[in-house]
Parts: sequence; structure tokens; C-alpha cells
Amino acid sequence: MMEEQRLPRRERERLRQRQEILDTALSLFSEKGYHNVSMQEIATKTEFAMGTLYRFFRSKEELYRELLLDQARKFHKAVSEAIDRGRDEIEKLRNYLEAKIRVFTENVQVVKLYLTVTQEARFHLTAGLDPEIQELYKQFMENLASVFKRGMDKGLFQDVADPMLLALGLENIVNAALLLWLESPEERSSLRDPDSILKILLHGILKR
Amino acid sequence: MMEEQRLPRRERERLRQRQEILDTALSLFSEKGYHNVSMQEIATKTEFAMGTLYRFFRSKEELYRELLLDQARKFHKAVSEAIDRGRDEIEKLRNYLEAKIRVFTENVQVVKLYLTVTQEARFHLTAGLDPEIQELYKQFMENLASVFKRGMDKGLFQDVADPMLLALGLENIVNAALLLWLESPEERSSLRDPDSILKILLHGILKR
DNA sequence: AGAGCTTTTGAACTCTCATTCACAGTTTAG
DNA sequence: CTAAACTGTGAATGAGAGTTCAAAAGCTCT
Repeated sequence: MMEEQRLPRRERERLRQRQEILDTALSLFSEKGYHNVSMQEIATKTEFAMGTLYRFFRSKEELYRELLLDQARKFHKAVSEAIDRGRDEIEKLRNYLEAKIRVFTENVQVVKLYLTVTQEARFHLTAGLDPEIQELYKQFMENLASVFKRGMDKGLFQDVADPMLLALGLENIVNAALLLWLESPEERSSLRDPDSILKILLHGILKR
Repeated sequence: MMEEQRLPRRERERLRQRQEILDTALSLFSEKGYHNVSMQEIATKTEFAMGTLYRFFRSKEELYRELLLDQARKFHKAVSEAIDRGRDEIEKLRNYLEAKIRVFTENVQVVKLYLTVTQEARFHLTAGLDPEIQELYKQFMENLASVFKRGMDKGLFQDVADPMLLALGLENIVNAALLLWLESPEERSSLRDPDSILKILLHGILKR
């Protein structure tokens, strides 16, 4: 924010407009999907002319890519910091859950984009998708997997499965919870309390 | 098969051709995604003319829909039967895992289609997607959730979370494992043994 | 105030497809 | 055998959407 004030007025204005376009595009893409949103539509809703959009982004695809990149960076930062902040493996997992749930519930639009994108990314179907996003996601998953690995090495966790499988599993359980919450935001309370998800993973569901 | 022989030769021929188109379309769609496959491409690869395709399917979208429906029915049947076959809740879960893993590893192409579709379906983003598929998926998830519910009622499982969350969680963990397997089919052995996934869910990963 | 620069505009251009249809070839029925 | 019905063809059609660009509007600095 302070840095922004340092930029010349022109430049600041430009960034503000750029952000406005990105925000509108996010809202449209997350609602209707990439292919069902036209540049014309984005132009109309931002009250810019088509040509103007092309002064900010070389193509529709680049606009989309930048959008994803912005959001991916934001998410990656929040969640990675949360993991690092934990002092033992259980606390790390707990922080991760808390951060992910917080970031997502605060920004529902991104949830849809995020889930579709990570899904796509895993298929390598997005031939043209920004490698930087793939890299961010990979880093994050390795970080999460290493928490499990360390927990096993320390003797805290059982050596039941590939740490990466556990990381993917946890990631996907949270996604499942987020999806439930999306369907009926009011009633499901699974998200109020990250511990209920963590408990499943740590203790299992079998009665002793 | 026997029924097929009863149909007039014309009709049989027609069905064979229809299936040929569907097979080719499956291979193209799962490789490149719906929007990146043109009718021309399908026509060329099936060695039919474009017009001919339209004698079998009213539109590109209908072709896609029929394709999904076919596969969804196949999957639904296999997995539901597997669940019903189990005699207690744990056996039901085990059968489900086994069936899902088997069906999917035997038909990699469908994996990609299946996962993207269910993902989409959960978002209600596919306004035009066949309601029959949504219904199948819903039925199946309720069936799976009811296994957890019954297990809780019996006192076999702890009442840790919404049964539907557990169902979604399990579903997603398997998907995660399938994705790992997709990336490197040879090395990952998590799929040889459904028990390793089940063990995580039942006992958790914490050392006692 | 006005010359020279930058920014904005949106109609026109281009390209990609899904879809159609008039024609030709093939099968069936009387 | 032949007329009618059905099937297959692929070039033509038209709609939709991304991209361009020449002209208009706005800005800056002397």
C-alpha cells in the first residue's frame, strides 16, 4: 500500500483499472466458466471498450492466466505461512486447515476457480496453463507432504501410506467439506471447527 | 448380447456405428476436453462425414451427454452392486474401494472424464448437463453416506462427523490416489491394496 | 492556447466451428 | 425391376467471438 503511493499518478491509475478488470473477470469466470464469458461481456461490465482491455492484456487467455496467478499467489502465501507457523506437525496441520478454510470462506468466488483449476492442473490437460501456478501448487503439496513425512520420522504418525497420498487426501477432504458448505452455507458447521476434520485423519472413525 | 442378435441387421449395424462414434469421441474428449474437439475432428477420425454424425446425434452437446450417461451408468452399476454385496459396513466400504479402483484402472480414459464431470456437477455450473447423471451421482453418494450412518447407529463407527462429509471425504481420497496413480502408473502401489486407504479412514494416522 | 503525445473507442475484420441441405448412392418392398 | 425410402456426403452457411486499428478524445508541457 505504501509502495503504491510512491508510483506516479498515471501508473497508480493504471493498476487500479487493471485490478478492476481482474475483479470483474473473476466474478464472470467463476460464475459461468472461461468459455462462456466473452470479451464483449467483460468490456460491457467494466464499462471499457474492447480495445482497452487489450491494452492491459495481450489476449483473453492472458487475462485469465493473470487472474489465476494472482489468486494462486494469494492462496499459496496464506497457507504456506500458516504451515510454517506451527511448532509441531499436528499444529502445522491444524494451522493449514484453519488458513485454508478462512481464506476460502472469505472469498467464495475463488473457491470455484481454485477447485476447477487444481483439478485441471493435475491432469496436465491445461497445456497452456501458466507453469508458475503448477510450480506453486507443487511446492505447496510437497510442503504439506513433508509435514507428514517428518511426523512419521519422529514416530508421531504411523507409516501407513505415501506422505504425498496423505497430503492429497487431506487436501481433498477439506475440498469436500468446502463443497458441502458451498451447497448450504448456513447449516453445515464442519467448517467452524477445523478439529473435526483433523480428528478423522488422526484417529480414524472406528470405535475402539 | 443375445438381445442384440434379435434386432434386424439394419438396427444392429446402426448401433455398432453409434458405439464406434461414442468410443472415438470418448478418446478425443478425454484427451483434449470438450471445447478443443471439433465435430470435423470426430468425423475424420471415425471416417464418417459430418452430416452422418448428425444422423446419430442431434448436436455436439447431445453426443457428449450420451457419452457421459453411458459411462456414468456403467460406473454406478458396478460400484452400487459392490456396496450392496458387503455384509457389514466395513466390508461394504472395502468392496466399494475395490470396485472403484478396478473399474477405473481398467479404463483410464474415463477417469479424466469422470473426475471433471463430478467436479462440475457439484458446482451446478453445468446448467445443461443431464439431470439423470446428477441423479445417479446423488443416489450413489447417499448410498455411501448411509453406510457410514448405519455404522454409527450400530456403534461400529464413532459419530465424528456428518456421514455425507465422510462419504465425500472417502470419495475424494480415492480420487487423490487415482490421480497419483495416473501420474506414474508403475511406481505407486497404493492401488494394489484398497486396505491401505481404508486403514487411514478407520484407524487414523496417529501412533497410539 | 495548441502542438504533440497517450489513451480510449467500437465498428470492422478474421477465423473457427456447429449445423444444414441438396445431391448421390444404397437398400427395401411391391 | 423399379419406385420409394433411407443413408451418407461434404461444401456452403451463418453465427459467435477474439483481435485489430484508424479515428476521436483526453492529457501534458511549453
